[in-house]
Amino acid sequence: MQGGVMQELYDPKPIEPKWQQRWREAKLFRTEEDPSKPKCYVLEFFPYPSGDGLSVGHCRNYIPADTLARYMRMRGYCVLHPMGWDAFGLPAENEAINKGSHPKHTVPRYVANYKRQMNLIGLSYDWEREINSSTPEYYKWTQWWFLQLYKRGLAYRANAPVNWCPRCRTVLANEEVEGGKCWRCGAPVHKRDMPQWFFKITAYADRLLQDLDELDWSEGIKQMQRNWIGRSEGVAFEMQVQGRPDLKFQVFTTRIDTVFGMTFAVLAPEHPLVDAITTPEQRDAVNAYREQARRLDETTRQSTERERTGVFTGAYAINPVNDEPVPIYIADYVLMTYGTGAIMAVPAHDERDYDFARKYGLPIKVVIAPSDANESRFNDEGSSSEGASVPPCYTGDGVMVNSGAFSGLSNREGMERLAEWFEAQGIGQRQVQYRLRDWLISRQRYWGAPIPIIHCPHCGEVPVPEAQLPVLLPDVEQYQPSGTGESPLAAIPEFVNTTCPQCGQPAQRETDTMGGFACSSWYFLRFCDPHNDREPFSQEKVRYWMPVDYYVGGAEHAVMHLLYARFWTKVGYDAGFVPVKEPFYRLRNQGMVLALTPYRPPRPDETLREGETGILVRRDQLESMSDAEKAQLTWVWEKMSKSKYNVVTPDEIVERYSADTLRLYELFVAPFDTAIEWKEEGVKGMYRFLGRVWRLMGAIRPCFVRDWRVILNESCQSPECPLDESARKMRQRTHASLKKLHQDIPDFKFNTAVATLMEWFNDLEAYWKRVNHSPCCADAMAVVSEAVECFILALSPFAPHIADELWEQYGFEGFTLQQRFPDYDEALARAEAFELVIQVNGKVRDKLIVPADISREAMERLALESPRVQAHLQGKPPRKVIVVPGKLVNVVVSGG
RNA sequence: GCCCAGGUGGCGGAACGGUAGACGCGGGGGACUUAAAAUCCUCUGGGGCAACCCGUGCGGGUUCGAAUCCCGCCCUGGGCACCA
Repeated sequence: MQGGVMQELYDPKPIEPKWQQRWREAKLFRTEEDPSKPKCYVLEFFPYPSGDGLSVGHCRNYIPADTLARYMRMRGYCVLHPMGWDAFGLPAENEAINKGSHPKHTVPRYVANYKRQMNLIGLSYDWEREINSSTPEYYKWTQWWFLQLYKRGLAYRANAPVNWCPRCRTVLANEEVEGGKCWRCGAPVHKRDMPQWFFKITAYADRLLQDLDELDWSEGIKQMQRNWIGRSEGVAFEMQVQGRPDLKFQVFTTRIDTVFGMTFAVLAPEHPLVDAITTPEQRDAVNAYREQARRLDETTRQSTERERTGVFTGAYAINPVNDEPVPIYIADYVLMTYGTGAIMAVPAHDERDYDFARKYGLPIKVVIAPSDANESRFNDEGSSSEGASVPPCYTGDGVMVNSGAFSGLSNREGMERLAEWFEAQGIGQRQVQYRLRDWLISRQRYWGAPIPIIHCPHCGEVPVPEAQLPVLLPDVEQYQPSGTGESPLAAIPEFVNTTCPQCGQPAQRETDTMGGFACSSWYFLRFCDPHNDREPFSQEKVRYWMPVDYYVGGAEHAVMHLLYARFWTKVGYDAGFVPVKEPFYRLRNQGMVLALTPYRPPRPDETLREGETGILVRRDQLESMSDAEKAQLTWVWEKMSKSKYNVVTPDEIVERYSADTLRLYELFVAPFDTAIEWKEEGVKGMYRFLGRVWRLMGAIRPCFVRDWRVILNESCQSPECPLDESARKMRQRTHASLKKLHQDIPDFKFNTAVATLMEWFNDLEAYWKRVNHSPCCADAMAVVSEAVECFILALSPFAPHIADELWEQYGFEGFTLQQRFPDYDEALARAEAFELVIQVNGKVRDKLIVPADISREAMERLALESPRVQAHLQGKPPRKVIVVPGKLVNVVVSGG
């Protein structure tokens, strides 16, 4: 660099807090509806505030969303980018219990810390719109939503077997049970019969499934929702119990084409008909089996590894297609909660029935023969199975055999014909079944929105009138779950005892609260109008802002929050108070951040459970270890979490480098949706880049010309003073880079966007070094100035602190966020020349720089003239020449 | 078992069916420095003096041309899992 100009070092320490304070003072991120501008709603999943604070893993979500929000604002959009707290529910309450402190104390403390960290990394939230789902101002309207659902018959109370977590001492929704275990604490979940509140999400199953097609979400998440909803088409038909004209039951099957192969029927152990049909000889065995099934916890019962078991009831049912009697069994592989709780068993064409039939020696009757295409597979399996007399299980398509009048049909056609037959006979009908079950919303826990219902001895269930909302959560010190199956609220007479809004007589309040997912099912609507105390949100405002344009978060909510929120939105749409059918038009899932986690071998007195790599080592334990002990450790990449002692906080990275460094690094390190392994080496590279930016901008500053636009316009138009080639090339790099940024940012390709900034910067630095030595040429300085001004603005969404600081040092007013993100000129972005690639038989043999507007003929001629090509042709004439304009020429030679 | 993503240098990753390895990390060499750090310059897929040859998990195919498209496998990550 030239002498005279002091080489200032990039020192972010004073810069970043200064700009964060100025942004705050100027209320820079405040958003107001502006009908004259297009809107853009950028939203991240609102977090539940945890005492652990944010890790660099959480930032993987917030930083890209913030970069996008800032970019859209600079593009002239009216941008809504809010943040709030999912503060009600199990996570917050369990954590408070563990810390021995009331959630009303812990939540505000954790919130303050989250907010501090978010501001520390320069996130552009409009804090005037901050919401907290545990405040009465918010949950009043969650309760209002409950009443809207109730009014429409979509909220009901029913006695049902529900998932009970013995550790959290509450019931859980199906979506909250992961592999038979509680999603929060991992304790095995038991079934328990209790009266509970449900939302009738099954009424929306079809629409929730169908409307997925319209959404710009990843195929994976959509598929997970489809699987969860689990639609299947089939036939439900009646089976008569032999010798008992008064007794019949319904079965559901998706394979009615196999009905002639039925050799037994199975009822779920809980099926109501079991008592009535069981014969006296079988009663003891049946009762014993039912007792055993009842006691099994979900995890064991659902394990596919477990051997199939069941018991004969002594009764027979009549197969309606051929009037043959088949024995009726009970078995726990048939679930009471799906379909009709009863099945026809066709061992020849269903693997579960097959296993069962083999175990209990039941007949296996083949009724589908594989068609020619599948025959070999059928034969292979047949010969490889142990007994030649036992047919294999074949579940594919084929031709119907041994099926009476239906024999000879393809099974697909047979399905249709048999469905018609059952319908014509009046003993069956086509039916659609869903795996999805109603959403269990009540929790026997303190930290949630009380369900706004009053139980009156005279009037029954009475909703709390809207005017009496909110039903306040009483402020008590004893909030721990009781374990009796009753909410802690039941122990508070002042809360429970009230008067019936209908008859005025003494009555009791419902003491269950709503699960946390109720709050998060509508918060994106509240952000549109967060402080409205007359209604949940004004129609005008939600019409302006909804739907969310970019919804950004982890994939872990694929079937919980994302399904519930879609359901509530549709209910609101049907009721006329939500203007959209779908809340989140675009969904983007960020990749996880993994960190190395140390495990040590177990000591003699310790044992490892199956699948464990070793004993987790805490940070303090790691520090006190000897080198020999350390050498024994196994390091595993795992998701960053406090419980693994592997968390890296944004605070430490900001302290050692800067917020802008952290932002750029997380954007650059990998594609947005790819999981990353956190390593600190790369962070240094980003810090180095910002240092180079700082120094170059400092060096150029004295030569910066503000009216570069005027100079460039004149130069480009007057033929006597055209820009030289390197200057034209520099301009082209500037405009092409801007073009690339405009493509990459809305497409969430932040890694290549940052790479573009770096390449552009490298070119600018090289150009500057070239022109800086010659006497200051006005044209060159104008080209440099254009690049500099555009670069600072383009850097702003990524690294806003340094961008604002440079902007000010260059003498500009205001904040970069208020400037327009530089547009590019299509003509200037086009290169004047390109490298023509010349291939022979698809292999590169030569490269030539040629003008961009070269003709196809000239390209071909140049290629054939190339000495390298001629060497490969060896005098033979080319068989064919492929010309790709702007790219390459491929000379095809025969015999090569 | 089923459904989704993915497999590219020492590493993270680039690449509308058209130059494989952009950008960065790490590493080698050099400059500056008493020295170190920082910074700057330079080289960096493998083989070969070179012309060239070989290289995107494996095996086939389509094409003038395949990391990219098609078929069949293998492996890794994530999700679901007795749903009749």
